Order: sequence, then C-alpha cells, then structure tokens
Amino acid sequence: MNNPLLRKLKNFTDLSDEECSAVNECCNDVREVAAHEDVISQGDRTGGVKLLLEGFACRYKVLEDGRRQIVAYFVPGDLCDLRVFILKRMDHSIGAVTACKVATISPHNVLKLTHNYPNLTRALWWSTLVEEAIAREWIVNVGQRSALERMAHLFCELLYRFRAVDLNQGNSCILPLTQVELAETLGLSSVHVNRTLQELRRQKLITLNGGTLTIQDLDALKEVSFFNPDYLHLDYSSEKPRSDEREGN
Amino acid sequence: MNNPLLRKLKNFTDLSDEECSAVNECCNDVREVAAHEDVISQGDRTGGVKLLLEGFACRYKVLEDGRRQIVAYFVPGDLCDLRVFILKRMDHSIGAVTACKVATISPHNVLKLTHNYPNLTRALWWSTLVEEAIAREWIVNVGQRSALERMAHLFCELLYRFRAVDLNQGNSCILPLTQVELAETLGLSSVHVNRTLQELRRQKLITLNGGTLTIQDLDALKEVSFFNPDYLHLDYSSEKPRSDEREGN
DNA sequence: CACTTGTGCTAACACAGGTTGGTGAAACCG
DNA sequence: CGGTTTCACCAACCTGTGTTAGCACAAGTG
Repeated sequence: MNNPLLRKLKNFTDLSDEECSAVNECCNDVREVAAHEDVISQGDRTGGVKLLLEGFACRYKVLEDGRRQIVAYFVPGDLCDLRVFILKRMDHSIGAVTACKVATISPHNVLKLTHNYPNLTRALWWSTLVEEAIAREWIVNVGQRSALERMAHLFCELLYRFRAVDLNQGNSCILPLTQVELAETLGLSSVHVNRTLQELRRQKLITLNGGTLTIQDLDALKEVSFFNPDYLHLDYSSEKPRSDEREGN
Repeated sequence: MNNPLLRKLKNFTDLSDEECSAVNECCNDVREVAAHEDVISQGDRTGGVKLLLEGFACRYKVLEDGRRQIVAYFVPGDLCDLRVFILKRMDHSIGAVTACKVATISPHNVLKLTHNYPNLTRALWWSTLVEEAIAREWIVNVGQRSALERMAHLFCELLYRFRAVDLNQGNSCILPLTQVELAETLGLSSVHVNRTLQELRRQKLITLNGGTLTIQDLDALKEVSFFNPDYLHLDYSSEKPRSDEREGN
C-alpha cells in the first residue's frame, strides 16, 4: 500500500479494499511543491483538501512585525483540514519544508467519500481529532515546558507520527529542519535551540545530523519531556473497551 | 432566541425555523456543574457532545508534575468537540470555571442533525473550524508574543467571542478568572500576570475588577497585541466573494 | 468569634532564555 | 573560479519573566 493516508488510517480501524481504492481514486490530482514554497498562503481562497504524499510541510502564521510561528507539521498521510472549504479564506499558510508531493482532493470527492463510506468517514474524523489534540499539546508545550522539555517532546511526537505511517527506521526518522525553523516551532531563539540541541546530545538522548534524527534513549527522552502518547490516539486496540467494562452503564 | 449556539451559528449563516427547533430539541438534557468541577475528566470515556449554555468553562491538561495549562475557553454557545465520541477516552479535561449549565447532545442526535440538515451541518463544521483556528492562534500567542501582547490578545479574542453570542456590554464582558488561571492560560507566572495587568491598566487599555473586563481602548489593545480577528471567521458577509472576484479562476 | 482559605498585590533576587555580533564550513551560483 | 548565502555554532552580555516570601483583605466555616 503506497498511500500514506491509508497507512495512517489503519492505526484507527481496518479498511476494506473498496474503501482503500475509493480513497486512492481521489488522490490523482498530484502536484509537486518545491522546498520553501507555500502549498497554500494566508488569504487564499480555500479549495480542495490537500493530502501530503511525500515530503515534510508545516502550517505557520506570520505576525505583522515578521515573527513567525510554526503551529503544526505535516508528515506524509496528513490531510490539511478535511472541511476547510467551508471557510472562504485561509487564516494561515501551509509551507513545504522540503520538496513535497501533494494531492488535492476536491470538495466534491470529500463529500462523496464521506457520504458513501461511514467506516472510512469515522477514520477521517479520527485523524482530524488527532490533529486537534496535537495542537492542544503544542499549546501545553510552549506554555509549560522548558526549552529542553519542549524539544524532547517534539522529537518524541515526531517519531511516533513517523512510526504510524511506517516512515521511521527504528528510533530514527527524518528531521529536515534548520535550527531557525525549530526555533519558530518551539517559541525559542535559534541560539537557544542550538544550546538545547547540544544539551540533548551531551546527555546522549539524541543525535541529529544531515537531516536525520536518532533517538538514542526513547524512554529517557519521554521521561524528561513528560511525553504521554495518549493524545495521538494511535493504538486503537488499547482503546477498545476492556472485557471488565463491556457490561453496565 | 435563548440558545446561545444558535446565536453563534448565525454569524456564519442564516438558519431556518425548522433547523433552529431541531437544535433546540436536542438540548434538553441539561446539567448544572458547580464552579471548579470537571465537566469531563481526562481518561473518561467519551459520550455525547457537551454544549455550554451558561457560564464559563475551560479545557486543560495537567502534566505529571502538576503544572497545568489551559488550552481553550468555552463561552456560552461553544460545543466540546462535535465528533469526540469517535475517540474512546478523553486526553484532557474540561472544567467549569464558574457554575455552568451544560447540555449533552447524544451521538445519535448529532448524527441525526448532521444527516437531516446540510445547511446546519455546515454551520456546525464552521464552528469546529473556528475552534481549531483559535487553538492555532493560542500557539502563536504563547510562542511569539510577550506577556503584555499575550494578555492583550486574549482579551481582544474574548471580547469578540462574547460579542458573537451577544453576551458583551459594549466593550465590556465577564472575565471570571483568577490571576492564577490567567497565568495557566498564558504560560506565565501569576506574579507576572499581576505585573502585566497593572501595566495594561496603567496604559489605560483595560479595567478589570469584580470579574468584569472593560476594554477602554480596543483599537490600541488590538494594535499592541497584533490582533487580527480574521481567524475567528465571524463576519460572514465580508468573506463572500467580492463582485470583482466573482468571474474567472 | 477566631481560624482558615483564597485572592490580589508587592519586593528582592535569580536565572532561563534572548540579543548581538561574530566564525567557519558547506552549498550554491553567476 | 570567486562571491554569496545558508547553516551550525559560539561568546558576552542583557532582560523578561520566574521564584520566593511575604502582606492585606474578603469570604467562608466550625
């Protein structure tokens, strides 16, 4: 299965062959976006839903005085707002961090999919709920955690998300971000990102070079960052009602 | 019209009498929640959708070491995750800041509404998209803005949101938060919240006492906080295609 | 009634993280 | 090829915000 969206959705539920091919048929309108170009820009009129097939992208907002905050990352399989076409204009931008392959699913096709396949629809809603949970966790991250905790938490999250679409290599994954971009993600200065990265390396928690992140000690990294993966709602079997809960209320 | 949800949705589209009464019929299961009690707690199994009818509530996460971050506020008319019942368990809590009246809309009724009323459904999607946009803006807030800017931005947002459900009095609205809660919202210490509040008062931008916030100079407050209300997607007429854009592309 | 608790508020001090202004190596480019 | 840009990295210094430790007042509460 090549479609990373399908790989992701299988973390929530099993999909029938028919559902899979229905999704694949909607992903034919593929466009390449060069690194550092916008997929969609703030103020643009909304159109179809974008699905990231390959590459690494981000959602960001720019303040009037130039400060930029990255508010989300997209890994392959991530959709950019299933229902965004309800709004008239984008209130933020989506930019390609590396070169990307992006499929556009027309509003018509979104409605067709959600109309015909209730099980698939639930899986798509699940993915949007997870995106919202990630945004909330990012608020916690910048609001409460120290620089080191923040960065460690981000790295844990990214590893889990790459794992969910089979794009990790053990405890390694790509991380094609400059220190400036990390700074714009974590609400830090790039200088302090550099200091913090070195501290993580010094503590033998991670290595990072050539755009590859390796987590040397995942348990320790989770511990220092208070990382609890529940918010990613990935392991669906563990969320099924346990036998002792099936009866009653 | 007593239902604040309907008042809110009218910011997006006009609703028929039939749609309004369909919504009202789903809001009969009303419960009172005392101040400082949880409406839903982290780890709870998800149930129906909660609709805040009266009061002031918040969404929050608590770290293992006790640090708490408020990640969203609910004003009357706000829904707590239209589709949350797709997930098995809550990854965060929703707490009543003041005493609240909360209606519970069963999953069955949500599906009934969205199945029978496409126009209403679009309005409900709009409200969830706005909630997501608010979460993104909060990330920008804690990530990029200084303490003063953050607080000013929050106050602007709250005034706009209260306005949208006709619960403002001119440039005043309720703000039943302690300085500790403001701190947990803005990612600051309560001491610094106090300093910052005084600075805002000193600059004659706001007054705040007895749980009432009055914005003395809204334009100035918007300016210092780089507040741009576009992300609230409130004024739907302004988002309609302008005449010069109706043709072509 | 004394006692406790919660809240707003303040002062003194500490420090995490920001700012400025660099260097050197690699990649890109005309 | 030299010139430019980008990036990781570093040192010195500065400051916004956190921490600690209070006080005063109001609202419970037994």
